[in-house]
Amino acid sequence: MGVFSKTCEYAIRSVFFIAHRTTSGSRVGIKEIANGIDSPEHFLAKILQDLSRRGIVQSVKGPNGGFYIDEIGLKRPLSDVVEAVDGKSIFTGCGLGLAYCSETNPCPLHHEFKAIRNQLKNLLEQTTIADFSESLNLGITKLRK
Amino acid sequence: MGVFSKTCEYAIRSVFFIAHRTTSGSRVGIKEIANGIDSPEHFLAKILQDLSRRGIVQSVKGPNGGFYIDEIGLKRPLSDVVEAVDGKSIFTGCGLGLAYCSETNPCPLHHEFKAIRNQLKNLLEQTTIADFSESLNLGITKLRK
DNA sequence: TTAATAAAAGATGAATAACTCTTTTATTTT
DNA sequence: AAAATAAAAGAGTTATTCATCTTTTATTAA
Repeated sequence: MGVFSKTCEYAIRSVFFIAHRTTSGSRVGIKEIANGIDSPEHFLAKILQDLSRRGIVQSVKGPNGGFYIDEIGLKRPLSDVVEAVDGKSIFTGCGLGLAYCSETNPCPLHHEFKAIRNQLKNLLEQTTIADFSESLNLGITKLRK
Repeated sequence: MGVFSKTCEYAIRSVFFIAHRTTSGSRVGIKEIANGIDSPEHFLAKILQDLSRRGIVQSVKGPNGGFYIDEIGLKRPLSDVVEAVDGKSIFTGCGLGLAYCSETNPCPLHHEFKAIRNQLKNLLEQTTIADFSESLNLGITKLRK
């Protein structure tokens, strides 16, 4: 079991891929994205439809159509993508699944978990999609299996 | 989606509960545990059967029977419980679900994730079941909703 | 304005995780 | 030895996540 759901993993990978592949005006098709990040095509289509509805990515139909990310989108933190797919419980939920765990009624792992979760939160909030796209341009990191 | 699976959450909570409720020689029944940690009884029974087979907890059948944790078990790190249920991929797997992500072929989040995951690993490896049981004795932390 | 392209939308299917119920086996007490 | 107790084991069911397939709608180019 990963930190993110499978759906969210595909979402993040596809967003990185789109940001990396498209420059102003250009778009990339679902087939190419699915192949590029090694994900099931039709499943990814569903995910991108959703991200499109939420304004995280943009799309146009028809010939030369496909997905791209606008200027505003590139400056968005990665946390926006994660929240859109998995919700924000990942940043706030109790590590032991206790609904009423809180500062005043903490579970045995509350304080320790809080520190770790905050680190994850900061990482995802402080790094934009564009930041990662740059590191991909440098060839340091890869997206495919 | 939490850090741990639901199964693992119940496992951790039940282990804390058993450690807290039992002193040398005494045992606690499945009904009482399920009620104490707010979990489905029969589902928890399955989980504890498994933990028992793996030696994480001990059990005896019949009247005055139930579950307990022996001296060795109390000194076990919490990571043993997590590993028994969710496996160790939680400590090592790629955050983006890439099978071949590694130090030499890192995904865009590899290094950042490594730091966070190591913190989680350290927390679970360095704290024993007994440690948590103590904090429960002090009434600082709670297990039920 | 017709044909081709590519995403959107809808419906369905498979796999896994979560949960329930019933029967069996071991242990203890009477 | 018999009855009661409590976990072990086995066989389901339900819900959720993951994935596929088909049809529709929007856009472009010939």
